[in-house]
Amino acid sequence: MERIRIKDIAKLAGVSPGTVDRVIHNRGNVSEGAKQKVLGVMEKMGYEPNLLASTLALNRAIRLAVFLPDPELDIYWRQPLQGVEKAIQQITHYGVVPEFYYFDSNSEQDFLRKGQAVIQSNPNGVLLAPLIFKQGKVFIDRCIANKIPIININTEINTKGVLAYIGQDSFQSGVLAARLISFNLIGTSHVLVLNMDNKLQDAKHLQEKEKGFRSYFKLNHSDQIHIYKLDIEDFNNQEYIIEKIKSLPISPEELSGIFVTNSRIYKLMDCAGEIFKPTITTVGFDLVQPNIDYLNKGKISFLINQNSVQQGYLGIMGLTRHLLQKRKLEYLQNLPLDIVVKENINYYLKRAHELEILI
Amino acid sequence: MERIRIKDIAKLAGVSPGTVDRVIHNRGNVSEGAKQKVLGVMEKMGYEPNLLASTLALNRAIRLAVFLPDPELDIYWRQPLQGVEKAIQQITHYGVVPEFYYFDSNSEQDFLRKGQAVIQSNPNGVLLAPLIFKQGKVFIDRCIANKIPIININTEINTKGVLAYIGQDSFQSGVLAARLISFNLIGTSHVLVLNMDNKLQDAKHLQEKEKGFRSYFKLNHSDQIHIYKLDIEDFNNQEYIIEKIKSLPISPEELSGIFVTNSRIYKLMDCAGEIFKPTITTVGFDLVQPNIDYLNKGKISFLINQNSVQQGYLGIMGLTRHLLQKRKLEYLQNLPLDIVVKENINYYLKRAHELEILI
DNA sequence: ATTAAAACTGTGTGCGAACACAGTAATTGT
DNA sequence: ACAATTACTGTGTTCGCACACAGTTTTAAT
Repeated sequence: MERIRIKDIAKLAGVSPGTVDRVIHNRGNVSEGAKQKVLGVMEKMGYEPNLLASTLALNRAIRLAVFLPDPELDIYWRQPLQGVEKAIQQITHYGVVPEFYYFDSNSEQDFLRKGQAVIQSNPNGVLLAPLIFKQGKVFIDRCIANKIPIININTEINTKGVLAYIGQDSFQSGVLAARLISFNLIGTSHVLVLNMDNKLQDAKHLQEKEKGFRSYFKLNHSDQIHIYKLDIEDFNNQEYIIEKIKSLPISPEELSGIFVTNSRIYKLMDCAGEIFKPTITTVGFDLVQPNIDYLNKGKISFLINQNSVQQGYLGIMGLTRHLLQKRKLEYLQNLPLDIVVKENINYYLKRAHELEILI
Repeated sequence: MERIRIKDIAKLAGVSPGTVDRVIHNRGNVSEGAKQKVLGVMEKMGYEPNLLASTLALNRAIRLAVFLPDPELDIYWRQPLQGVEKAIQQITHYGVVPEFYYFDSNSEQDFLRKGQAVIQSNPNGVLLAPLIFKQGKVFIDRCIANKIPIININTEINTKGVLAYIGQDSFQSGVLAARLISFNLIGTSHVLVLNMDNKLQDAKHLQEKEKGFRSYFKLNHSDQIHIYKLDIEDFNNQEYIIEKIKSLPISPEELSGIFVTNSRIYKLMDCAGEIFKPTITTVGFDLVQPNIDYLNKGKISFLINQNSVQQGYLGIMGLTRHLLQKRKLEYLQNLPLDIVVKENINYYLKRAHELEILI
């Protein structure tokens, strides 16, 4: 069962390869009769273009703008970038070239300015983490107006025209965190939710996590669990963090669990690791280095892996696939919520290999 | 920074493209001087062959033999096959064609006969799950003698010449299982290890899991935990299973945890789901359908995901990469030990999408 | 010194698809 | 009826690489 080529279709339809090509690419200048004959044969024979020959002949570059927060300002963003690098490594064959643009997620100004630069470079596609909702939406709309395909990671802004969102189900990750903490709860217990971010009113996904967390306890141990919540915007101020915790209506030793809704649980451990009871269950997100260290030391009980490396990897792959082939992508691509403990963390850290395998 | 081609190297080295080609493929008939000049230029310019043009020009088929246990006899093997299909789907462009051979893992005869057929077809590579140790070794050696590259999944047989083993760290998965059960242990407790397989003396990886399980408790709650162990070869005989469990020195209600060392925990639940106390922690392996159902019903507490779909996927990708490019593979590729609970299982089931993205 | 063989090197064609361009047929206008 | 458009169709070159084959130089043999 040999693969069918344009040449074969041409022969079967009684036309020249050039005509078949014109039909395939809707380039016009084909009589209705010829067109129908060609389409008929293509359908019957199940023609699949040879991607290799096609990209070779096209001989073009695919420029992808990678528009993410500056990894120098928040180490979290190193991970998606690592995934981007891996993906690029595997598809340079197809002429894919990345162009990196980093923004300061605390400065709308900066975001807009860099966004301007992205659009001006007129890339073939954009990978975006739209952390800043309002300006993010403006940028996305401008991309769509310029027919630049766009994939979002990490944070969802569901606007028509966005190819895909790759990230996690924030609500469900909160549910999972609650379940993990509940292993250790007996009778009346106190648990704390900690949001640590600059602009909490914008951080919709953190709010979702909190909602998920609360909903689990509403369904399961509702009467015995007391949930406290602290919002800390100035998370680099250690004295402030401690002060906030001590201002809770209960003492820190009474807490049975803490849920930090993003990757900054290490900021808490840096200053307040010793003020809780030893058997407390602590849950945070992401395999960034300081978190890994605290997990191995037993100070963090669970980390939920947001698969941020994969987000970058899949984002690039998705864009490439869209540009190279015609198939539609699935809009929502929720990545698994990996439960990481001391006993299985090594395999997640090594997972880079898994990605490296692909062609 | 344009990509450098054979033609460019030829010009820079002052020879013809044909000579460069001969150097690249070690085809001989090149003077030492020319060879050194070409190698020098290649090194300096960092030549990377264009994989697309190369495979297009070669115009050959890569036949990969997929030699696994019959999925009709054990549903577990559907998963690796699913991964194989996904992989093939993505790389038919490169001329990769699978040839499937299934064996009955209870019949050495059958394995040898099918193995004979595999070798006779003289494939370009083999994906193998060497469940039967002795005959597996014989088959592997024969492949190596015929210079057929081979990748093992699921079970490791570490022989020189095998390209890679893709699977899990059995010992560590036992450690993890123990940790999961330990969440629920207070004071003196009884836990059970259950091995359910046909030929337990051959099933080295199940023994490893048990060892890992025991080692955790040796290090952590050694004096308070009593570990019982049952080997059940006739796992389709429900009365036999119940009888065995009732013959333990303690009653089933006293068990705080059960660890089934492979995917057959559903066989236990099918017949003995009701004889344990409601708060028991049960740990098994793999997201096969009956296990998924019991997890959602709350009868199974944790499943450790062996990533068997990935094993098939990565096996095919690894073979292809070896045959298409020259880079060496890493021999040991341990997949993550995913902790799966009711609250995060959906994302693992949907992970097929993750794979589908790639080119 | 001359031929034969061996060692080396360059050119040309094909892989399948994309597109430019040349070429032919049908249609319009005068 | 004949030129001038327009509509359609086929051929040829290119992408980068692999390999066959022809062509050239060097070495060995007589």
